[in-house]
Amino acid sequence: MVTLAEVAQHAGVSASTVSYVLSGKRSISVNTRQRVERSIRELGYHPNAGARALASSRSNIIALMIPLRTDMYVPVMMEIAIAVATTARTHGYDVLLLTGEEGPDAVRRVAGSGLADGMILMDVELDDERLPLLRGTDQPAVLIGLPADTTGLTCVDLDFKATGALCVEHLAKRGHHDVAVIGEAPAVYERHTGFAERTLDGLRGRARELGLRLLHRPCEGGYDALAVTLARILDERPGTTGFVVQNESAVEPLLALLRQQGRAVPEDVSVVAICPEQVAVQASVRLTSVAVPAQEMGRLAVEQLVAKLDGRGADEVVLIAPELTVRASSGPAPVQ
Amino acid sequence: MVTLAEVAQHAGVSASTVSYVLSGKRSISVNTRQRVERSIRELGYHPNAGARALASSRSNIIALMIPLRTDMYVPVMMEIAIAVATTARTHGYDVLLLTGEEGPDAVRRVAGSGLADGMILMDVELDDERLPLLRGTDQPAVLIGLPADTTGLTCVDLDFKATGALCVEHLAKRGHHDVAVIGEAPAVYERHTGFAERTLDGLRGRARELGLRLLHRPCEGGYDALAVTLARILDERPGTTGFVVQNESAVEPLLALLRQQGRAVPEDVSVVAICPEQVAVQASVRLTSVAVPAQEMGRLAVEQLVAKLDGRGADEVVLIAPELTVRASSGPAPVQ
DNA sequence: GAAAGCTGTCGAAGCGCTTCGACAGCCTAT
DNA sequence: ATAGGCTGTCGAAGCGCTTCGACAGCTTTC
Repeated sequence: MVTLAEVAQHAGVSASTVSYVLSGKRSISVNTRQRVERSIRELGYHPNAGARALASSRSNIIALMIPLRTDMYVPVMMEIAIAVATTARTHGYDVLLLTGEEGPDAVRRVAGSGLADGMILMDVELDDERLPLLRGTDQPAVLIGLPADTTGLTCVDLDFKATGALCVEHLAKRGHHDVAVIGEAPAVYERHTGFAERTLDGLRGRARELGLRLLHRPCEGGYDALAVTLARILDERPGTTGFVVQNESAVEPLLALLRQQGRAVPEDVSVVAICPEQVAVQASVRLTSVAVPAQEMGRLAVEQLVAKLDGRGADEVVLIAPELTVRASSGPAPVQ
Repeated sequence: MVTLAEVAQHAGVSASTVSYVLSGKRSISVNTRQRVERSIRELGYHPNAGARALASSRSNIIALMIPLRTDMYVPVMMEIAIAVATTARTHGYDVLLLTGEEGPDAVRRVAGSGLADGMILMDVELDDERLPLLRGTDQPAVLIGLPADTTGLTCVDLDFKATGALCVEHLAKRGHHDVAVIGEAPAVYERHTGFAERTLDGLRGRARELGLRLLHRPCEGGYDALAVTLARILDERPGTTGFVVQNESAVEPLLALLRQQGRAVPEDVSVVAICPEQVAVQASVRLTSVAVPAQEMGRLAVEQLVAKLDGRGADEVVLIAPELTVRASSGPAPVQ
């Protein structure tokens, strides 16, 4: 393994000079810099991560805690994770992958050992048990998702409340009065995941304002579960003509069942989905949808965290404004 | 931050003693051990990762390179990644997430900097450009997937060749003569991804032996792409009654289109999928399938790597035997 | 032309841990 | 009784880097 000292010797300078060439923290003459850089190249030098971390108390690593759960749409998680990893690299950080399994202890371990300079938490619950720990250490962190109390925290999320409102508005404009919401699996609500409840807030709030009737039903996803859920909905509210779906694995089953029952989309019923673009576009009927901007969430989270690590930027809640894209699953707006 | 020295002082022993209590590399009297452990707990001590890595030249980190691509089924990747992360933890390792973006340079960087003790590579191509680098450094590594030349490498994978053979056998037993294979996106074949080609080998080989006619068509997935692919297949081979699908995003579209065309599954045509269990079970017709054992692959990869890092275990190709589960999408075996 | 200020470089200390050799104290075998 | 072996502990060296203060040699300023 080539060391700094060897590079220094090869270039005929002191070790500290090489270090300053690398970090750019002091000015170095062009001549010296070039000689050092050449030596680095010729010897194939890579700074030792451990030594660096020890001397500078900076690991240049960001920890990303992803949930273990399989009851939520995995591709979104994956997309966020990949966006986090690639964005982190552009800022000189690597990403350490922590699974929820270890629980809150992971926060303690990572903060205590200096393994990572900061962390990004996904799948935040309204009253997340990791938050007290986070507030306790001065570990810089960014949450993807919104807990109930955001004081002293930096959060990034889609504005799910506005998303809910937007969906209802869209259906209202198209003249629907009875709207059903097919939600995430019951477990998601039971553990009070922020985004699910906030969406519901938005949906209900605007429905009330616009005088729509709203029926919300959690759903496991898959054909069998959806069949049961849909039957119950139509039983209770036979006049339902608008659907909001916030559960990617219920999308295709819903379309299939509606078709099977002779309810044409969008002629008889309209469907609005809250899902990644890809799902909306690849569905059997191209879906009017509010996209979950997974990539942007990952990117923003890293940028907030890096700002904190650089001493810039403060605690802040960053909400991404939802955008609804009209596609084939909802009828044209009636002429005003 | 609490240090080893502080723990030592608190417990009234020397720093090296504390270190030996932690590592267990020398025998320590019960009395001393307990005193030290108590001090550790009371002070809330966590060893500093950087210092440890520097002194021991072991980071206790495994690097996992995942592909950036979105042309393959992401949940499988995610499941592997999670299995890797959780298994790694049980062996005392953390996982560093590298995306393919950085390319082969990532191998150099990680190996050179001592950031990770070893690496796991996913999405291996038959002639992967990372392999020469890997062979060049003595970085311990495990591949998930099989390259063309496996000498000097440790690989873990589902036996895709046997998988292909198994699917053909199943369809042959049910009396099908004309079988169509709906494969991964063309790009997957173009970049010579091992698993896709090996599956094809297995399918073709056994088809030849059993005298079946086989038609293979790559497919992007999604409804539109599948409609085109299916039309071409039925145009070229109208008598096709057996399908093998190796592309999760083509599964549901295929079932929907067959239904729409009045071809009943399994009465008229049989479908066998190569996909994760969950997809097979959640499909609109429960699919006869060979499961892609993502979790087991992740787990095995870590175990192979840890064995290498411990000086146990040698280079080896570990193939997981495929298992075909009969469900509703293929007819009953004819009475012999 | 002396004081003050830059610029570029160096030496040395030290980050927190692991690990090697040393050794005190004790037990066993002769 | 003595040599030889264990066992448990300690001190010190050192892992490869960053960073602080020092300073030599310039240039600028009054």
